[in-house]
Amino acid sequence: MSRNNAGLSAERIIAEALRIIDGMGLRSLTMRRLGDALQVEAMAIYHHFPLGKEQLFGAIVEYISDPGRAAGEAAPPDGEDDGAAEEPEADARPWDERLRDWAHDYRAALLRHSGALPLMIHRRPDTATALRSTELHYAAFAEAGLAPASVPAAAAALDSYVVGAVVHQVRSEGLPSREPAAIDRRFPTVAALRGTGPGPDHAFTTGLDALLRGLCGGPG
Amino acid sequence: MSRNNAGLSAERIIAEALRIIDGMGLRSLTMRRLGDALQVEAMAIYHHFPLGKEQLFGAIVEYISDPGRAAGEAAPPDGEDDGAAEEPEADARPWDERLRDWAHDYRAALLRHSGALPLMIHRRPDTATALRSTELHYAAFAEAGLAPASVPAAAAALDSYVVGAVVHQVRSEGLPSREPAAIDRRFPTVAALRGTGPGPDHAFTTGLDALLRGLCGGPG
DNA sequence: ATCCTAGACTTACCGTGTAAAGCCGGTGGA
DNA sequence: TCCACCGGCTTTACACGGTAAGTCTAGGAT
Repeated sequence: MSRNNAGLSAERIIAEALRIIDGMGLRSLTMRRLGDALQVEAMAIYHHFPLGKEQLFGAIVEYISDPGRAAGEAAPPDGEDDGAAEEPEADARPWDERLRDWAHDYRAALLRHSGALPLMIHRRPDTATALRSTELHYAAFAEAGLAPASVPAAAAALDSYVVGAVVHQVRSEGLPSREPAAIDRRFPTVAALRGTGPGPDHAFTTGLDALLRGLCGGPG
Repeated sequence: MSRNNAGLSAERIIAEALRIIDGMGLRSLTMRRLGDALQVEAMAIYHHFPLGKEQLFGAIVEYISDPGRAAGEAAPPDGEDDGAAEEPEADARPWDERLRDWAHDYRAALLRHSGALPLMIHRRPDTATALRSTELHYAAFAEAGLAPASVPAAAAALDSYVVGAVVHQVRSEGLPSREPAAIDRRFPTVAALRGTGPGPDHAFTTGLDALLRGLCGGPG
């Protein structure tokens, strides 16, 4: 087992890549560094991702976007899978609760791996994982009473808001630029309200409520 | 003028870099290629951006985020600046019109240079340009009658939605992945509504209206 | 004429992605 | 028992990327 068969797998590679991205940033994710972390030569990774780094990036995006993974990520790997309990069986909770839960879970997953955000931008979400989310959105908005023609735009708005909120938060928490502009009398309203708002979590919920209210009409 | 003094300037470098990004993608923006496009050796760029590529990236982000630039970009450079007519002089249009115009302009700028989106994610928007936008938002939402404590979250939600909508559109228009999932009976609602929604422009406006309605109460 | 300096050019180095070929242990048939 | 084969990792090699360091040239100041 020393030379060949070092126990590599796509799962392990992706997990280790994410650890590097989260800890040192996307730029630091190098095939050689990843190989080192996996106790393997860099080229060994190409046996599991023959199309190279781009393919690995795609797998990372899909891994992050998988809501089932987010739940199992924190918990210790108990061992066996759940076997036959795979079918979604038509969630009975009210539509808005389903959407809110999805939004919070997705936001949490993106925030946990915010270093990988640039990877998502130019990849089309056409995997089964992504389509499951869209299906969930469409069904919920239809159930909310929206006209069929309005459903896709509503789902797009919801997804836009969640991703955008994460980007907004990550941007605001980034390193300050070399020459930040002073908040002086040029920006009176900003100066007056500076730091008075709620934290990002509460702000997210507020905006989400507003968007859902605006999309589905009525006060809630 | 043949060897030195090739007429290089930060402006010219940024514009050429954006042309490369828009045309060939961010990955293709290399110092050597940029130098070739500017008819200059790559290292000459370091005289205008001594801190290297990261600094150039920051300048590109600021360039894109500048709303004044977006207007002047399409029009030919007439020559002289407007001189004393610099003060914003308290736009008299209604608050929602100002916000809507800003949103459409910002969206257009981001879409035009969508290849540079990954650069924005981890850069704090603390330049004068960014603060001007925030000031505009805060003032408008205050004018709309929001309680001061609600204004920052509303502004954050608006910015989130616009950026997120651009990301959503760019993602959906990206190259399909190698193994796209089929839209079969697993996704009945998606299959039924597939392609029935409005185009991205109209969907954006719809979502924006909904968000503003939800944020500021009332039907409009 | 001489020197200074800003800006551009040249060289060189190391880090990166990855193609291509090698190596090694296990496996299944003869 | 032997041997061909193959999956999985290693080795070697190359071209390209960012950029540090040094050099050159033109134009202005002395």
